[in-house]
Amino acid sequence: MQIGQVARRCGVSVQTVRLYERMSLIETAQRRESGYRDYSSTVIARILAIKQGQALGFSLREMGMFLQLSPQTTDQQLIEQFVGQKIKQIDQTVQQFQRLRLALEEFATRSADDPGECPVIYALAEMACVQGVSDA
Amino acid sequence: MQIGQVARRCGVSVQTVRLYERMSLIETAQRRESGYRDYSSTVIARILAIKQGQALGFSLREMGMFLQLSPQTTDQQLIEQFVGQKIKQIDQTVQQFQRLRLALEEFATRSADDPGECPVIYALAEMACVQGVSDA
DNA sequence: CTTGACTCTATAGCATAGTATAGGGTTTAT
DNA sequence: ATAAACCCTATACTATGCTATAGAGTCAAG
Repeated sequence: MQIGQVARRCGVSVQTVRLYERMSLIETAQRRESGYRDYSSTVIARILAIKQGQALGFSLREMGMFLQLSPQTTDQQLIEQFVGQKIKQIDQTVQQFQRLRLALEEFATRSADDPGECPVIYALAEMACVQGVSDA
Repeated sequence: MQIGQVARRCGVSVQTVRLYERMSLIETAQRRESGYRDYSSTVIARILAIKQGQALGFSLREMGMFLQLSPQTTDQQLIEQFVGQKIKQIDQTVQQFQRLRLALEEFATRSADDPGECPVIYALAEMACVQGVSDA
């Protein structure tokens, strides 16, 4: 596949694909004699995965680490550790989103005369405190 | 409160506090005769809320919109619309995290001889497809 | 055999969210 | 009255993740 096809199929620009290749997030494409890149179709899922990971808040660097993991090449213990850590993070994040959700609902259902504290700010600030910022 | 105190209490730098003020994310501080900023203590929760919101993937711009909302100053319908939209987003994001979580567990528990596709990449790529990228 | 759509490299620029520095004034404690 | 610790503005720099442009070569269709 040419780079343009890859890009279109993934909904990204060709520059982005080249960038990802330079950053070793995707395979180094084969080259034709002309110098044109020639990608295998597996690159599609990888790029989609990267974009989705980004949408969930992972950086490209993190996605790179994610995608490097493979049961074929990586020590099982290391994988379990990494995955365990990520799962813990995910659970925490999900909890935080759910608390935010609650606060938003509370906010929406309250009347304009209610003079109380904004539950959204309060909920978010509280989360931050729980995370350990508090008052150093 | 002086800016340094605010910064320490929030775990951010004084520059960050000044930046947030310039960006109207927090109140414009009162000034002493010396020119020193003098913040009210409510700014703390606001900054913590901003940092937490960022940790959940909201940009400063988004947090600004969030924090501008107030039942005192905003049309109830508009609030319900905004909040409803945010809640929908949250639910979607939470679902995506949970799918990723599943894929990670699957990945961790499988053996090095298993030659199958990586469920993590697969799960993430699939999410991206569901979101509508597919093959434009 | 040329036109249009593609590709290549290299470089520069953009937005976001800061951090660092220069060059100065203020406050507090000794 | 001077040092330490704080504050001020303004400017410049950083990292991340793109996007744009220049200047060139490649390829397929008519």
